[in-house]
Amino acid sequence: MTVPPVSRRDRKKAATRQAIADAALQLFLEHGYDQVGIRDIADAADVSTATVFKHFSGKEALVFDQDQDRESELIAAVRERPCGQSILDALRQHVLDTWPSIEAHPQAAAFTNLVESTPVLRAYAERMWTRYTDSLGAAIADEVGVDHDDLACMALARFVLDIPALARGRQDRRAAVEAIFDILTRGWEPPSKPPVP
Amino acid sequence: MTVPPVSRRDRKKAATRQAIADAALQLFLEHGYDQVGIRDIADAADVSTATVFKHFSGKEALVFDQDQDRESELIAAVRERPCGQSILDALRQHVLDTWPSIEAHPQAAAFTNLVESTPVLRAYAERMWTRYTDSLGAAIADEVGVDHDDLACMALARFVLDIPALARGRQDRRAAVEAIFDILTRGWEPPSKPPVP
DNA sequence: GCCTAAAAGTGCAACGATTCTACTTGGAGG
DNA sequence: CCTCCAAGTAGAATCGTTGCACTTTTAGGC
Repeated sequence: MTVPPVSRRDRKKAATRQAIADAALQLFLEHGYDQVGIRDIADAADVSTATVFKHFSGKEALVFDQDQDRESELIAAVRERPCGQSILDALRQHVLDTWPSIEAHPQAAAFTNLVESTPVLRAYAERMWTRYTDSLGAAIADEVGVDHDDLACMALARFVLDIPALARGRQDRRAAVEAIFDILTRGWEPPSKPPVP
Repeated sequence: MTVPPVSRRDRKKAATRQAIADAALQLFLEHGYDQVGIRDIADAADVSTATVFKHFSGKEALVFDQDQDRESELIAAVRERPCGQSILDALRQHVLDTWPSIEAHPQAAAFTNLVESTPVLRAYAERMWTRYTDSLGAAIADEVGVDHDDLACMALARFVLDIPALARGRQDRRAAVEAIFDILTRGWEPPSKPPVP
């Protein structure tokens, strides 16, 4: 995926970054996000607090170390979809294939739990997704052949990126994802009332 | 709209709150959000910093003093829509009537500019909107007669609340709002390419 | 009218995240 | 081998935010 760093210098830099991220994640999982200070992390990784901020933009970013891969995958799903497939179907397919399986991974359960139970992290995660709106929207626009900032394409991107937040906590995530894509495909209509006994 | 406070105590409390909000807004507009500290605001309002936080949950909240009225209006628009009108139409109507006119107000221009040009405030504003998802979704669900956490209703609420973020910066906001509601009503389809000369 | 408990406000110290400054170090490349 | 730059460091400073112990105000029962 990402090419390994070339020079020794770059390797060391990457190693430091990794050490920090690892230390942070372990401490967070063990004691909770709010209970761990930047100093604790710096000490555990054996660096100074200043170094932590040289590598990460802030405390929250320590938790979401490599989640930008998801963005590229999303865009690739649109760009390299099998020919004849609609953009909406490609997105539906990709979301169904990728997102629930990630959450199902047992190791990820603790991580997910950490994020869900920490308001600051939930907020950060949401912003992270919506920050992808521009690039996903541009990719869609490209495929369709319109301006990069086309409103309809931006809207679709935004709505698709809302899905994780909407599907969160549902018993059947796949069904939820399908239902939302149905809305996006055919338009919204009042859901049918449950039968009255 | 909001009933005036009854007791002297409540009146004084409201006055203090207002003094703080006013001082904050003026200073922010004058010097920029990041250039003004909580202590500056407290001094200008002639209160202690602790008092500021007794009235507002944080620095960002000082900027969005009374924006929760918008939430109630939104929900009222759904609940008290003329009979026979669909929920989607009621929302479209309300958004068209309310939101662009607010932004058009000349005094609001500086305010809008302040928010747009300060990343922290943009992020906060977005969170604020999406925080209404639950209540708006519940209102819609009520009208339709399904569970309060019905997925389709939540999704619609969320999408509608995305509109300000999507329409931001468009030349013709009304058209943008219409276009987005068309997507929500009839489903998304690839926008037509502009004619090639 | 008087008393009292609760609410509102105060002043200040403390805490944690983040940033700044001046300084050291180690590897890359001539 | 030498030099330069990026990476790292220590430590102080800033700023939002909270906690604490204390004073003032006032609503409401006596």
